[in-house]
This record gives sequence, C-alpha cells and structure tokens, in this order.
Amino acid sequence: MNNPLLPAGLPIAAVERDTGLAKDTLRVWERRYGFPLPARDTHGERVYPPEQVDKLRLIRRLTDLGHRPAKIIGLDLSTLTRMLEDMGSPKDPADPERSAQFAAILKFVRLHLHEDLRRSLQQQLMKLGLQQFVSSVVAPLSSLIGDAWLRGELEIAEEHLFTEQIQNILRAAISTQPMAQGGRPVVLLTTFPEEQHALGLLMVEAMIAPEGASCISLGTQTPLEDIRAATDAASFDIVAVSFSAAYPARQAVEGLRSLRQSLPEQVALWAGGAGIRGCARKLTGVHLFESLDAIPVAIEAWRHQRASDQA
Amino acid sequence: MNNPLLPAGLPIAAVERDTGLAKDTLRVWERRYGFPLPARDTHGERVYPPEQVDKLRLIRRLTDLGHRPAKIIGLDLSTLTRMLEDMGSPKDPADPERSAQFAAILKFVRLHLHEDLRRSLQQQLMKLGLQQFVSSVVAPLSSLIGDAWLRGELEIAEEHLFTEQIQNILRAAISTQPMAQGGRPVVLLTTFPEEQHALGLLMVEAMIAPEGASCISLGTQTPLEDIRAATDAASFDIVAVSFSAAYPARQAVEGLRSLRQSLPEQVALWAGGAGIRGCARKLTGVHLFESLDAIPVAIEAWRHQRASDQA
DNA sequence: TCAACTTTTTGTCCAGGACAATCAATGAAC
DNA sequence: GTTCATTGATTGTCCTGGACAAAAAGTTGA
Repeated sequence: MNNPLLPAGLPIAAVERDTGLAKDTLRVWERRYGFPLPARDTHGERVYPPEQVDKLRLIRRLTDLGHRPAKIIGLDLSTLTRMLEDMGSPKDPADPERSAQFAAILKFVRLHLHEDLRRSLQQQLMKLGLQQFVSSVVAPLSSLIGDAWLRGELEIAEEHLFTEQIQNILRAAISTQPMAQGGRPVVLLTTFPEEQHALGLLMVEAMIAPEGASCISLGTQTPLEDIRAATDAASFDIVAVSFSAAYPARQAVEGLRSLRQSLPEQVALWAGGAGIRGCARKLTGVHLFESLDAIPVAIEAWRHQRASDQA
Repeated sequence: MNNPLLPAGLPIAAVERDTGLAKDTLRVWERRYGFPLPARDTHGERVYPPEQVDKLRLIRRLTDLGHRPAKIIGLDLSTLTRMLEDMGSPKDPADPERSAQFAAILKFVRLHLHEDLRRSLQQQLMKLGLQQFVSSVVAPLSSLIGDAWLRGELEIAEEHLFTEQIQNILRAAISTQPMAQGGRPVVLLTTFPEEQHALGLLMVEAMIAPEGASCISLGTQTPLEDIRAATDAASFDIVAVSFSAAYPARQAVEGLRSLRQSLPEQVALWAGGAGIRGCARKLTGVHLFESLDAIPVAIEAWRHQRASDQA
C-alpha cells in the first residue's frame, strides 16, 4: 500500500521528484560509484533510505555549483554540508540588532506562528520602506531559510509558510505603489522553464516598482520562445530574468546567450540571482546583477542613457 | 546546437516536460500503439514533431479524466479536442453582458494589454465584492483561459500574464480584509505534491477570508507528512486541499484517504477543484466541494455545529 | 597567458523484457 | 436488480546493461 506517511524508504520516482536527479542518473551513479545503494523490495525494485536521499540532495546542490560527482560522492554528510556553507553566502555582517530579529523570525517560522510572523515582517516593512525591506530583510532571510531547510532544520511546509507570507506582504505593498501610467522603462520579468522560485521575481518587482517604472511579471517558467514573442506584442525596454541558487549555472548562461541573440537589439537583457553569480564575463550584452541594490541604480542609468540617446 | 528558438522537433526529455508523460511511457506507447512515432536524428534519438506533441497533450488530459489510451490514441486532433470540450465545463449560462466582458478580457490577455487587463479586473472586483468576483469572474475566466491554451489559441506566456494579474489583485484584496484576530475556524490551505496550480488556493482563500475565519496557506506542493505535522504544531480546525483539472483523480482520492486517516478526528478535511469532481462517494470523512459558493455556507455550518457541540 | 588538442567524466538515450496495479467484463450470491 | 468476488486485458513503471555525445579537465605548444 506504500503509505507515504510511514516512510520506510522512497521508490525511485519519489527520489527523482525530491532531488531533481533523473532516474537514469540515479541508476548510473549506483552502477559507477556505488552510491546511492538502495535496498530492494520484494519485487527487486529500489527503495532509497531517507539518509541517502538527504545526501543526494546535498550532492545535487554541489554539482549545480560546479563540483564533479566522482569527487564528492564518497564524502559524508557533514563534510558536504560544510562545503555547501563555504560556497554559499560569504558571511553575515553581524549586525547584532538585525541578527536578533532574524532569529526571532526564524523562531516564528519554526513554531508556525503565522500571526506573529506576519506582524513582525509587516513592522519591518513599515520601518524600512519597500526597497530597503527587500534588500536587507527579505533577501537574507530567504537564503537563511533555504539553508536551514537544506540542513534539515526546517520542513518544506515551514519554508512554504514563510514564502506565502512574504508573497502576501510584497504583493500588497507593490500594488499600493503609485504605479506611474506609462512609466518607463517597461520591464518584462520572468524565469526560465524549470525555475520555479517565484520569490526572486517578486523581490525584483518590489525594487523596480517604487522607481516609477512599469513592471510586467509573467511569473515563473516561461519558455524562451514565449519571452521573445512577448517582446513583439508589446514594447518592452528591458527583459529581466531571475535565477535561484538551485538553477544550474551553465543552463542559465546558455539560455541567456540564446535569448540575447533572439531579442531585438534595443531591448536590454538583465539577469540576477544566486544561480548566476560570477558568470559575468561569460556573457556579453547581458547586464548581470550581483545585488538587488544595483537595480534602482541601473534604472536611473537606463533613463540617463536614453535621455542622451535622444538628444 | 539544438536552438530552442527554432524548433524543428523536440527531444524526448522536452516532451516529457511539456506533456507530463514519462519517457518510459512515451517509448512504450510507441512500441504498443505506434503513436507517437517520432523521427530520428543522426544518432538514432527520437525527435518529436510539434503536432505529435500537441496531440500528446490532449491525450494526456483525456487519460487523466478517465479515458484509456488504447481507445483514443488513434483519433485525430479535432476529435480529441471535441471530446475534451464535451467533458469539460457543462455550459456557459449565456449571460450576454458577462460573456461580453469575458471576451474583452480575453482580448486584453491575447494582446498583452496588461494595463487594461488589470483595470477591468479591478473594476469587476469593486463592483461585485471579493467573493462574488471570485466565484463568477475569476473561476470561469480561469477555465476559459485554460481551455484556450489547450486549444493552442493562447501562449503559455499569456496564461501566465493573466495568472499573475489575478494573483496580484486577489492577494491585495485578501490582505485588506479586516482579518479577525483569532477568528475561527482556522483553516490550513494547500495542495498535494505535483499540483502546481496556485490560483485555486488563492480563490479559496478569497472565499474564506471575508467570513472572518483565519486562513493559513502553505502554497502548493506540500508533502502529506508535512500537512499532518503542521496540525500538530498549530491547532487547525480544517485542512483544505485544492485540485486543478490536470490532477489525476485517483491520485487525489488515494491521497485524501491517506491524509484523512492520519489527521486527528476533530480536524475536518475539505477538498475541492475540478480534479475531483464527482468523486464524493469514494470518500468518507472528507467534505467535497462542487462549487466555490459552497464554501461560505460550509463555514457557517461548521460554526453552527461547533456551537451545538459545546452546548 | 592563451589557444588547440586529447582524454576522462558524466548525463542521457536506447532496446526489450518483466510485472504489479488498475480497469473492464463476467458470473455468483443475496 | 444490486452487490460482491473472479477472471482477463490493459497500462504505467521499473529493470538491466550497452552506447555515445557533450562538457570538463588535463596536456601541449606558442
């Protein structure tokens, strides 16, 4: 009956879903490296113990970041976790007040205190203003929570709870922005297929909206061809694409190259997010953002450029 | 180089993504039924022409609705489309004013007139109030747009544009609801894994919020085990799960049974959405909703029930 | 330091067999 | 006539093990 609520182990299809590793890849790793080495049920089918799945998740993240499977597949859980932390966020600036706030918010998430969570986020928003709130609260908190989930300290449900609350708050805040009619630049915002992370988009939108620019979000997972087609139908000045840390960097680079080529020349292509940090020199004609704070500046620069072009 | 912007045909992995049919299934159908019958590239790998992919998409929808592959795989595109329409929405009530509005909104979507789209939706919301807006505008429009996409009359990007705008409007509207502190019942809202459709959740939330109940949404794709665990951590009165038309009905039924069993008895389990229409008798202990309008009534009933229990 | 070439690594594809789970049809019992 | 068990066909997913192109790493020469 395979009751998913009493997990003795996962079948291969579930592991594929959970880790993002194709069934073929799982089988070929087993053949080549001896890991994962699942048990077998009575019909000879693979049954993966949860620990192996946890380890696979870590390995997957590390390979996305450029490590080779053969080099890391033999290491143990704690080593892998450490590697991931080393590669990730360089450091926290250790502002004591802020980190206390973050700790409190993390506690709310862990204890499912949605009401407290909502209130404290809302408070921060009021205090800091939308842009500041996004760049110095939402962004670091998101990666904190992502890391905590990776380390198994948080359930997926708890990450979802946080994401939902942030979405509510950001969307509400964005929709109260004065929204200049016909504001320029007009920005088309989306992610590539296979990128499901919607929060990055919303953060970008929140940085753009207060600048008086028009931002049209297509949500996640828009096929490249559709993005190009959208620039025919409407007159966008900028296409902006966001990549989460889980997105394979080479796939991002290739997609951006291809998209750059198919877009009209006068349409700028912007990209940002943890998924493509440090790929700048591989891309020409694409404006790469290392930080959310660079967005308002870039909008200003775009306007300046445009003004001088027309003169 | 396989430029996705000049599609001569899709490799099997892309077809799996587009149709939701596993690679194994695609190969075994070819072996058994002779369809799909893709071309081969120089390395002998399958290259699926776009028409075959379109047909596969339709077949997939029909099998989810209970048809057997062998019976329908030989039929042609127009026949399949007709079957799908017959099974789908019974009819439109032919309110001339409303259908004119819908036609206008569809036009805005098709022409990417996001500004007009936003304005006309906002107008409807103001005129009808949140609940009425959701049940008689958002819900029918969503299925209209879903159908149009299925028939190839809309790009995915256009569906996304619509979904994003609706999300913005609904989330903003929900967050302005007075939100009774500690309002009962407390509802936990989510979807099962593999169900990505977030709009259904938002519609439910919009129906619940004005009733003064507390609604905590976990967004899409929460593992069953996490849903159960969440009811430990916080005290929910109701767990509500939504299923889009694309969700396989039997999977929904099985999941609901399993979840019902693992939830505490005093927690009610509600389910709704096109994905489980007509499955009522297969489920005991689960409140099945055929329509969004039934939600406010059910909340009222829950309160009444509870009042008499305590007396 | 960079470019061109070679080798190794790695993910994905293929064929074709197997089989359990599901569905449809049939028959028995109430 | 409806319900329930039995049988038989259908169908999705898993298996093994071989193959190979694309990407990365290593090597050589300017």
